[in-house]
Amino acid sequence: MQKMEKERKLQVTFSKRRSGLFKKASELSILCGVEIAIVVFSPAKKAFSFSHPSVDMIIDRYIRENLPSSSNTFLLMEVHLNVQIHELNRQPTYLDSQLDIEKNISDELRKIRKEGQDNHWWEAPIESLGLEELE
Amino acid sequence: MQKMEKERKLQVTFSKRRSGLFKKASELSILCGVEIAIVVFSPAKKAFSFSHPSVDMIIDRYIRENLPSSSNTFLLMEVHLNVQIHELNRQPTYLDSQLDIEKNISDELRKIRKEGQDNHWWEAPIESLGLEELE
DNA sequence: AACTATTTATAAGA
DNA sequence: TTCTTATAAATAGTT
Repeated sequence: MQKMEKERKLQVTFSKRRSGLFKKASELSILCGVEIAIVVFSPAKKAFSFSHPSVDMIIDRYIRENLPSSSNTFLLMEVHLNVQIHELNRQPTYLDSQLDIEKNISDELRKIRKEGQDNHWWEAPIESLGLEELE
Repeated sequence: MQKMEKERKLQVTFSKRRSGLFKKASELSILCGVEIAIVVFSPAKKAFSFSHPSVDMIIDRYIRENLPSSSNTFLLMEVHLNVQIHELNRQPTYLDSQLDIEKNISDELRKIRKEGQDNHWWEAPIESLGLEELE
């Protein structure tokens, strides 16, 4: 199997196979009740995505579960916080779940601040590059 | 189409369809020469992924191209920086590309700092929740 | 966008 | 988990 060379044919194939792929992903998600995200960039560089529930939620979960102890933890947890905050703003008026999310967020904030102090992460992205002289 | 109920059958179906889906994604990527990432959580909550080139690179590109002007820009750009830094560390010794990446990183840092000052983003995630009293 | 010959995926059973 | 196979679905080429 190789990359197709004829531009016109390639675009049609991409379009057909992308919809086939997204259909399969939808079936997998429904049939098995699982969360999934697909992001694909077309030959014309446009981003297409399929996801359940949302690409952001999947990215957030993926980041939390796959990179919890790296030196990037602070930044990744910040992204996680943002998703939760966004979720909070998106909620109608279900007070209980809002309180749950706020509870989670305050817990996360405490952890981030504690770990930031313990490990001096706050400056890490800059210092690790030796770029201090740039400012 | 509905969620399958029998646990055993569901696991088998998930496994078969996941591999089918990843195969289709691989074919799409090769045939059309495009970048793609799939992240899916199994019924047992385990994360599986397929991607070309890497999930992190796709997330980075997706974030950069889809959310450039949201209030989360600072945090997302930090993730972007992290991917570039990681890429820098991963490089063998191709000096030219290292210099390119460092150039990009310093440009990004300047933008982030400028925008952070202009828009007061640094405190936003905390203040927007009214959680100041927690510390 | 629609048709169809062919290839591929998959559910069920072993 | 892997293999088999009957059936269903995807898709390349064409109009």
